[in-house]
Amino acid sequence: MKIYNTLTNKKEEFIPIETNKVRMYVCGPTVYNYFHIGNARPLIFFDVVKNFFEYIGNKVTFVRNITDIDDKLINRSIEEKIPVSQIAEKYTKAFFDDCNALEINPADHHPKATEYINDMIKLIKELVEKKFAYEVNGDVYFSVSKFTGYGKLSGKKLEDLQAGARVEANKQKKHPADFTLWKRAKQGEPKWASPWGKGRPGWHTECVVMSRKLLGGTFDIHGGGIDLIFPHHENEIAQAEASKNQKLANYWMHNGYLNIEGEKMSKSLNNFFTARDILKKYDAEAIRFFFLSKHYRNPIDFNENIIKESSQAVKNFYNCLKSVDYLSFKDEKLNDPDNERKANRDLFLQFMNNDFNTAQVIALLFEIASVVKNNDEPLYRKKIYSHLLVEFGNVLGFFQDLDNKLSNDLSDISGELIELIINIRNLLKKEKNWEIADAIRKDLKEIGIILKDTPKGTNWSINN
RNA sequence: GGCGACAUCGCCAAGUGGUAAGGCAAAGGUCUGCAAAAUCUUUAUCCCCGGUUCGAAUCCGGGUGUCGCCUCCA
Repeated sequence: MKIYNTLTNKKEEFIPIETNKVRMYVCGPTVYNYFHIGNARPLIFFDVVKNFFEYIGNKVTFVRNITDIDDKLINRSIEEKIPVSQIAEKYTKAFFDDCNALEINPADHHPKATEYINDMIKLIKELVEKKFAYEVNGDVYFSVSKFTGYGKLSGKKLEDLQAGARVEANKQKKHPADFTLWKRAKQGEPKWASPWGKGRPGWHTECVVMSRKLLGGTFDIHGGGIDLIFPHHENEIAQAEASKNQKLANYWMHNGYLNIEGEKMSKSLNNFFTARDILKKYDAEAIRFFFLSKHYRNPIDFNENIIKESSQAVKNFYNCLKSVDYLSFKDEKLNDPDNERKANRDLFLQFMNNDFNTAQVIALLFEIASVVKNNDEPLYRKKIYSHLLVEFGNVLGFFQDLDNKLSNDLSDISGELIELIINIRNLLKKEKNWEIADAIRKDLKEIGIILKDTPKGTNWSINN
């Protein structure tokens, strides 16, 4: 398969370090606030990456860190007037709750920065000893000019950085691009003892330490948002290679940005949406569809209209599965005389193997669905295609709760009551008593139950 | 100032040299007591100009426009 590698700026054949094993690390949240709809993109995308690697037979080890110590948490703690540790706890829980609501599966490990302080100190010490870092008044900085490979991920040159740097107030630094490894604690801030006095580690160090600890010296994939390329990932590479002279990761994957109606999302523009808020109006699969219908590296524009369209598109998949009564043959073993399963799987693999072209897969899903919907198709074929729809959909993270979504989730007795009403209404229809029949349909609609008269009989569903 | 990305039907979006996937919306047909649903059908020559080629949305050059990074940020 091919993956676009930011490090080389091209699509490369993906070869894992160990056959059939994939080790990946994706930068997780800084838990100082609810995460926003833009944060959902890497969460959903790398969820799909993991599913796909497993689908093609790999054992995946997936790490997503939690940054639970950082300036932003400290600021938040002052705002909310509760200790930093409680801020971290509160928003870590919110993070997992929201992920769950978005039907994003947990990673295998969720290391917290504060649990790796000692290892970080060890790394910083090593860097200082090797002269890649220097201490000034209890702060420790990484010296970018000592590391010859600096800029190789982002394609930046040190001279250019200097030229374009906005006012850099910190006169302690030898070079404006030098970044903080250890920060001296101010009064009242959380602190840990270190050879340079009490303080806390900088953000860029934690990912190096935790990824190596959990995944080994060099691992396969390091991912995150495109904005992390510089400086975060650049700085990770610098620390890793300066300390061990060994690549941190072989493939660097970055997802594109999310804009709101063409503009960057920001609090000052008042176009800031938390995932939590969006989920109140639209369901997880609509959001997932929205993201996956565009290639992950391109920027994506968010607005309500698009989510509504996505929502409709997902609904059509469900209608399609309902129309064939999917649950009734879900586990059936089917003959496939024309080997259509293989043909479609080949297509699916071809699209996914091409740097995760989920947009193309979604088109395939619709083509498969059109076979399922077509009443001229023989039943066995409709069944095979239904299975394929669910199989591929699952890899993209759709249809995770089919049993519930496809059955009308009312208690048995309520369901029977509705059937009873439908039967009475059908008698009225037989007598051409349209007035009362329509009134029943209208009244049921008002309490959220939709009746549809089809040639095969009357169907009902719950309107959400 | 430096670096980079993108520009395809009303909207969203694939396609990276061989003659424009798919979704949403819209229109028309079928079905139907009506409604809804379902289903069928229809709709683009790819921002502009020039070049390479038998052949370009796809490659090259020059414009124009939009956006991002260079500061915490997915």
